[in-house]
Amino acid sequence: MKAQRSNSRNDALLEAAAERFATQGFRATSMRDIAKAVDMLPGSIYYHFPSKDDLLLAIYEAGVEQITATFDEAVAPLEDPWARLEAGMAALVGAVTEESSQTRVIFKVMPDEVPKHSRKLIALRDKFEASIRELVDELPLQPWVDKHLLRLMILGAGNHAQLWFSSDGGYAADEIGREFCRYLKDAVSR
Amino acid sequence: MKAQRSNSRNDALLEAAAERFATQGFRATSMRDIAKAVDMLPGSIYYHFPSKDDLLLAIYEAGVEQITATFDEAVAPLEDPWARLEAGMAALVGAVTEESSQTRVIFKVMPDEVPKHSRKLIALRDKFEASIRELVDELPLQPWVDKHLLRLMILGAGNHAQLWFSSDGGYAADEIGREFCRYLKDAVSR
DNA sequence: TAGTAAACCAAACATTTGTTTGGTTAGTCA
DNA sequence: TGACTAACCAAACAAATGTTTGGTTTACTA
Repeated sequence: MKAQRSNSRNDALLEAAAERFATQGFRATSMRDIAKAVDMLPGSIYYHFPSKDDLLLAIYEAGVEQITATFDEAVAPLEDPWARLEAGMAALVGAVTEESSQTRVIFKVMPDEVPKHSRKLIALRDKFEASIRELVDELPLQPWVDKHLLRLMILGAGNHAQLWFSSDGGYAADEIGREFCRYLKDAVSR
Repeated sequence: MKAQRSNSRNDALLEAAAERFATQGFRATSMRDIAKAVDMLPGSIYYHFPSKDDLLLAIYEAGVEQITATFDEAVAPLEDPWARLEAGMAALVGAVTEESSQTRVIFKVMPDEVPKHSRKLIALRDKFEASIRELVDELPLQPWVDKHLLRLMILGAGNHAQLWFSSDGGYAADEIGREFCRYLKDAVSR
């Protein structure tokens, strides 16, 4: 079918662009780099996407959708608040380090790098971060703990894994997220 | 004196470049931006620095020197391991968010953005991160705690503050670092 | 006062960048 | 078969980039 062929090339473009955005960054990746990766000429990309910025936006949207799906799938079946957070953090670190390159882009490319879509990109990030916020809000915490700050702490720790994680470093990605929670639980839990 | 006048312009250049590298990023800042900030023509910068990459390297070196100084000053007078880590983390978050723009550059611009000097930049970062490593190694921890992972966790949480910290957000920069330690202490401490 | 060197200007250069335009190919459908 | 369209090519364009080159100003010195 026509639509299928088209989508196959379209997805290949998204995948190739995401892979490079996630590793080299947005600005450091040129349209010529992406074109070469899918064996195309630079101008041909503009048949599929109106601009480089819109290409990133498409990747962001696909990435958020995917990460939200795996996140919900991991958290939904659990009841205990701390178990839910552990599962959520495991999914987060997984998305930051491994998984598809489309999810990694979200944590690598910051919204203000693309002024044209910065608001939309921020909205997409917020949509996901709200999921973690809910998990933290569910936790039974000591009265002196600031939920807001605690959320930012674990979120930062998870995001940072992107810079040092290596698949042969002794830990699997999801183990790291769980371990982070263990380092907090007995101190802040009520 | 000649040398003083020279240094004054030189420092102004470093400061203006650092301010922009720290806020907009390295690639997003052009030599023309920097030149305009110090009321100079783009080419004139090359009288003071041989290249844009070398400009960043100079900022990195100055930044590491400064952050190391304030870090040591805060930690040195303390004895208790946890108090030392709290003071160190307070200094870290301070350097990441406030303080001089030269220290912020270190946490904003990643070494791999400047291939020409990536090794040197990494070495400079490591030099500072080793300070935090020592503090974590001093801690009396539960046997099940991985010091390596704990260090990466608090380092990530601190670095991440760069993205959300605002001076009117209820917390001072150094309070954030201390609070992070509180959220860990009673769980991992022995 | 003539000379010297630091500090900068003015203008260009080469390259890379995202993007546009007009043409070409291959498959589809009536 | 012949029109039609999706998908791409080939080539260029305009703008921005880091950088270079040769000249000019300014201040100090011998």
